[in-house]
Amino acid sequence: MKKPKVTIYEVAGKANVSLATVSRVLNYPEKVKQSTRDRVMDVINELGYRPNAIARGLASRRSTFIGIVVPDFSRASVAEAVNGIALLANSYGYQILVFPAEGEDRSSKDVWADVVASQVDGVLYLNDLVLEEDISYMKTMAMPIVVANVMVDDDQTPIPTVNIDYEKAAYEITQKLIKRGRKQIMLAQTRRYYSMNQAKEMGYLRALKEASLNPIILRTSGKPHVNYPVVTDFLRNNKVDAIIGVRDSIAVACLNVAIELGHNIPDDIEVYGFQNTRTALLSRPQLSTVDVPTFEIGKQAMEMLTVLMEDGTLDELEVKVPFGIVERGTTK
Amino acid sequence: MKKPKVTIYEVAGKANVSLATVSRVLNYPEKVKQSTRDRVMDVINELGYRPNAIARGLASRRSTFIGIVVPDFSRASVAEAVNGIALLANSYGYQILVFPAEGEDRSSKDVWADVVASQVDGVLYLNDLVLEEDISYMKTMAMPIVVANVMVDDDQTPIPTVNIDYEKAAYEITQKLIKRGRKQIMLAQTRRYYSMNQAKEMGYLRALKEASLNPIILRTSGKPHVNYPVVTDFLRNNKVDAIIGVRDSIAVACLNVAIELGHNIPDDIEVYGFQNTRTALLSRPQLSTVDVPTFEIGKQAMEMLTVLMEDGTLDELEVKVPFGIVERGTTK
DNA sequence: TTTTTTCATGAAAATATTTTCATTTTCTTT
DNA sequence: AAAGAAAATGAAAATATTTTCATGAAAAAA
Repeated sequence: MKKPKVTIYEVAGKANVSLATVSRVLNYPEKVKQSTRDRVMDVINELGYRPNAIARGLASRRSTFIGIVVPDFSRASVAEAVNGIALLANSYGYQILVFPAEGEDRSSKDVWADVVASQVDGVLYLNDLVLEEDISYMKTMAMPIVVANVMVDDDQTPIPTVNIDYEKAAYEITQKLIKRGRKQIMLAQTRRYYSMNQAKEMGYLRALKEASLNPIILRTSGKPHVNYPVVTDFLRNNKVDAIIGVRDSIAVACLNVAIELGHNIPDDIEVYGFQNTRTALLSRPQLSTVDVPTFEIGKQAMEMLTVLMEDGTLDELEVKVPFGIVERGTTK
Repeated sequence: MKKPKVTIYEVAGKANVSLATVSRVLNYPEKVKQSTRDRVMDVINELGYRPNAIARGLASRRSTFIGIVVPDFSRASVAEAVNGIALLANSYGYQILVFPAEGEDRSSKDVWADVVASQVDGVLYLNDLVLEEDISYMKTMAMPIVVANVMVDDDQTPIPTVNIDYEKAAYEITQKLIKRGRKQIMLAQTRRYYSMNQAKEMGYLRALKEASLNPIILRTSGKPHVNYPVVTDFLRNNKVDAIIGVRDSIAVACLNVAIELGHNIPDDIEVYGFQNTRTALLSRPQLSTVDVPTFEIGKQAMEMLTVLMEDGTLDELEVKVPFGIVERGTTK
């Protein structure tokens, strides 16, 4: 049952080489003669030796850990991105350490202090809610950081980011609606300040302004049970012929309410969401939405972090991944 | 910009004590005199010293890392559990290391080898698909392991688990349907073998048998786009007056198809799902479902792991968290 | 006061690797 | 065959802590 851990000493002993050679076989195989390399590898396999990641981290001053700062795994955008990150991290030989973003009893300061103490080689920041405080910490850290799926406004000290152009996406769907003759286009926005949702609002406003239409913005929570009554009330008192939800879940909530109120979708009201989650496929009719390749964003972010950790520098500081617009049953 | 890392040496130097004392202040504060303790703490705060987690791990042979073996973060059940785990892990001073479960190019063997190498103090296994291979690895590991939200059939060598009684939950909702006069109760089951879904099927069958009714089981994929045609076809050719989906998403897919085919919900057909995810709240009508407290399960699992790591033993090897049944618009 | 016990602290070892530097071996070139 | 260069290897240092063991100081008991 109890497996005594096999160390590099035993491998070295059994293979009749020094510690250094075993280490080299694992880290710089080209530096050791074929025959010794084979001999050592045989012993490694025979003994099932795996270098102790912690000792390795200490000695090399590279932990091969990367940290991900995450607010909430149940967010679809976060979950998929983490999948992408995990996939790549693994193939590059990095392990992922999770840092729950600040919350009730944890300040930004605590989070970043933990990050520093853990000796990670780099950090991926996935918090959709960008805090000024976090940004200023990131700037002072002597550590590679990539921000994924978040907009960082500040232009003075650019931080590497990867996301889609939310402003443009919102602009495009709004424009589509306008071209199809929609005049009362409502934006169902979150009450809390999320940088991406702000960007969506900018795009929406830009398109409306170009067409000289008035904005109709409803600020509400993301939670369905508080959403329904608010939306019902709003839709009763406002004439609307199109709805854009800043998230699929919000769009679907609006869709449901609209149908309950007797509106015909998509004839009376067209609806667009954002993200293309499973939610969009399970609504009736199925939701048209902006397809955000979250998995891809995660992969890209990890890719960037890798080069940052290895080379220390990056050509392109702000990567925009292409988005799609998928038309389903809620648009014409 | 570049912050030179402050080490225990500097703290010791500045506070005029030995390394050992600094270490003690942090780890066994009661063992050092109040006055020195204060002096050292002052220096620690002043310098912003944080012990290097890696060196600490090496020296103490306790990494304060725990590993979570996870197949896919975008599963609602997994994501919520991870939230629960993160919350507790943090307050107990453990850091979470992520191990993507085996997939395309990674065998179980690789995964567990990584786990061993990383020197984690314990492991949480969240893979809904239980592999025989994984179970046998878990049994040979000299490491605390807790399995969350998964049923492990094997009774010989019990592995600590926490979940809900899926068999009972399925039994109860089936029985409810029967009591309301439903005779043709269909189970929408996954094609792939998941131990929890198997348990649900057992409960469903038990209730039917007691009432001398015949089972109607549809095996399909979890993916909406392959689901819809299959379910449509099935519902056209089979008379059904109730549907139980082993997941909310499957239940909602069935619900949508049934309505498209002109059935009245819940009069003609009642529908139950499993999990109580956001999906259940966003269907129209809202889905009745078994409420699985996934967050709670994650917390419990972490709790168990903690005592296992600290004491090495556990009173209760199999913890069952209570579930709920929430009745919404798809049942009478 | 002296002796014993407890408390507080420091010196040094231990943790499992990688890395540097020096040495030995092998290969090329003449 | 000798000299020089290149390749392969080992010894020892370095990494930042914790932990063990010994010692001195303070407190308690005699």
